[in-house]
Amino acid sequence: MIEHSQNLPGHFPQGATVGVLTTQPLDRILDYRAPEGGCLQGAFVEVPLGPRKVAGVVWGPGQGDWDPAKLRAVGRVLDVAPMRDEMREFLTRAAQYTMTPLSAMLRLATRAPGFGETPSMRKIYRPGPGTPDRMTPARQKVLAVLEEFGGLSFTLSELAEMAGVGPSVVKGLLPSGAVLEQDTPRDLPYPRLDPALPGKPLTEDQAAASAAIVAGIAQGRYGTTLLKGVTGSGKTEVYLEAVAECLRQGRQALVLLPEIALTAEFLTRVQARFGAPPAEWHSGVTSTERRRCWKMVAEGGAQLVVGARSALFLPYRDLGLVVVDEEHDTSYKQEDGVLYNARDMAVLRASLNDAQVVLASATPSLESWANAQAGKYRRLELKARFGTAELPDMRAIDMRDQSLPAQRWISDTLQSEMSARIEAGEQSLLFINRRGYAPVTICRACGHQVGCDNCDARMVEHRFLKRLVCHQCGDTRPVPEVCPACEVEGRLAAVGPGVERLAEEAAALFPDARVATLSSDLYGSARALKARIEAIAAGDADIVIGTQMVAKGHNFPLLTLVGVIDADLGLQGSDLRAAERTFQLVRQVAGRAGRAQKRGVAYLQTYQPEHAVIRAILAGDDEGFWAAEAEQRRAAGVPPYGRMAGIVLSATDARALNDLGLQMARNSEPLRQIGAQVFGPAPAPIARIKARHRMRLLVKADKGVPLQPALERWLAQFRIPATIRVQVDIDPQSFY
DNA sequence: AGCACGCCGACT
DNA sequence: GTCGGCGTGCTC
Repeated sequence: MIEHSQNLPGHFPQGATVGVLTTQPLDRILDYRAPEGGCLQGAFVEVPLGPRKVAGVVWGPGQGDWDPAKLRAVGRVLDVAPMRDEMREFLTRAAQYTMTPLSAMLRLATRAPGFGETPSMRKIYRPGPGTPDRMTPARQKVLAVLEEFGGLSFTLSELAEMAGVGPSVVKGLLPSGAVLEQDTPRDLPYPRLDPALPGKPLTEDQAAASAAIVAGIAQGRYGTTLLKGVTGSGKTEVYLEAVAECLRQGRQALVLLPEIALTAEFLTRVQARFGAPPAEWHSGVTSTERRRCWKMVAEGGAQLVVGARSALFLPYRDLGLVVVDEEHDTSYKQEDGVLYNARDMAVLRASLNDAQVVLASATPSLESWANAQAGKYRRLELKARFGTAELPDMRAIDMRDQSLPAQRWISDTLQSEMSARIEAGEQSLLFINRRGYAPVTICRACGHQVGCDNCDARMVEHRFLKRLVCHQCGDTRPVPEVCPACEVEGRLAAVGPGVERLAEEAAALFPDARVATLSSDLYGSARALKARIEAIAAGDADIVIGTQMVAKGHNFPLLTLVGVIDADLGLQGSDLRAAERTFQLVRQVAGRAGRAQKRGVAYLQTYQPEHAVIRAILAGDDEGFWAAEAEQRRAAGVPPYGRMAGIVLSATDARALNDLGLQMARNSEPLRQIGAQVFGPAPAPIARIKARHRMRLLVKADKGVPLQPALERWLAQFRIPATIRVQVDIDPQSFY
């Protein structure tokens, strides 16, 4: 009864027991019977589970440890290409590394609504050879539109609207054959990109850098390149040449960007270089378009994807290159159903696909810098800035010498520099990494600081919204008149600066200047924000006040002065990455200045100008900074020279939480066996989120020890009640 | 994740 | 007496 076709490797004949991984959070593979016609390993299927039907993937042969009488059959095989072996391997390895259930990884990989449905058809209309029996003005208009856009076809509503007629006019042209109606699949391939179109002329070191990466792609092997270059040095041009080579090889490429706001500009660059825009994948893409993207990536109808970190989990047919732009950006490590670092997962995925990785940054993460030092990554550096502009002058303003009155944050030095810029018709940027108006609201009567009821965080006043906002849980409330603690009226005061307050100060100092505030929460949509940024870049402001987001790759050609209001933010505290963060941020903001012809100046307002980080920035000494920082981390045995994991326990019951935390700390034998230490339990950095208490334990181990298996054994010892949630964070970004 | 089962307070 | 709270457990 076994037929030839069923002898293919990876094919399970009808009735065979197969293991199916579902998207349900079961953390275990379930046995089913292969359906009529059998199924392939990796096939996307729909299986019955209890009273429901759920999506899953045929992961391999069944375990056979389930009562055969209770086995149910796979419902149907979905109409998509089976998951490739390397994708299953990627999900498995990523699940092991991040210590998340495989089903959660599968959910990441199937985030396209209706991906398994048979593609529905839609009707399109195009010009035909016939002539209408009778010509009317309305019919004339329809035919004129079709003639004007000869090669294109339209949906009924598109065509009717463009011709300015009703849909019935178009329908009326069908019988004569003047207009043809055709069925086409809804999910169409993306327009072909042409790598043969000429790119921008490259400078000598751009050409050298791109040649090295192109050679790696031509070999079709795995390799990671750290592409370091200051803002404006042409990193994008360089990696677009790598994309071009990848396309020539007939393989797919992926470009990851840390922020949706950056995609629009990138789309334009791709269009200019390859003659058509790439496929887009991020949270702002419609569900129809997501499905199209998912399917076309699987079928090869998408050559280049630009997107957010979750684009790593698309079903590429043949991925040859992954670019991680702004690789140091902390938003690559996030909770997304699964807590993973997209930069690390990009390297894992590429290594399983024999693909190249390009990590691009002006200020690489210490991890990547260390990997390059260790010879694991190739390192390429772009030194010359594109055009004539150079790096800005960087100067410190010693705030101890500036007798600044209370509630003022712009020093006299900075103020006079700003005046000069306004007179010269140039732009100034003030950078402060605090959203809102004031970070703290304090009662001058009793000293109470207004905090969030749900969380542990202080409420931040947003004058623009006329509310207090919790930046942790997003809860808001009106600004109170009366102190919530002592009930005294009218003594609540805003303390400290946020962007909104800085904008107010700037407006007061320069009443005639146009002040623009750029903060992510002031704009309803990414589109509105982008429009504002473009207007500002075109000269529609004299003073720009911004948070972290201005540090993310936007071009302001008229900008010649950057003032960092508080360069010390992040230097204090015990966060091990604080110095690195400050260095990257300040470097990047300073990189805004003087992109065009004029050389810019960056001022850092600081109370500790002698601090190593500030000095390294002022001296422009990147290598000195990284070497010193690396030495400190090595001495402390922390990442990247040691391994860490955070375990966050959360529950509404604080007592049970504390008990479990203590129990876990006391019974750490499996961790001690690999020489790891446990710290805590301590209140988590955010000790309360939405009425859930949070405790954190930290595990520290030597580099190279099998940390995850030891953590598994350790955690398996405890019976964890369903009311307590345990979240493991491998390689936590911040730990204090 | 859903959805059922199951054991304790305020309603017809 | 029952409706319904959501704690616990199961799904091949």
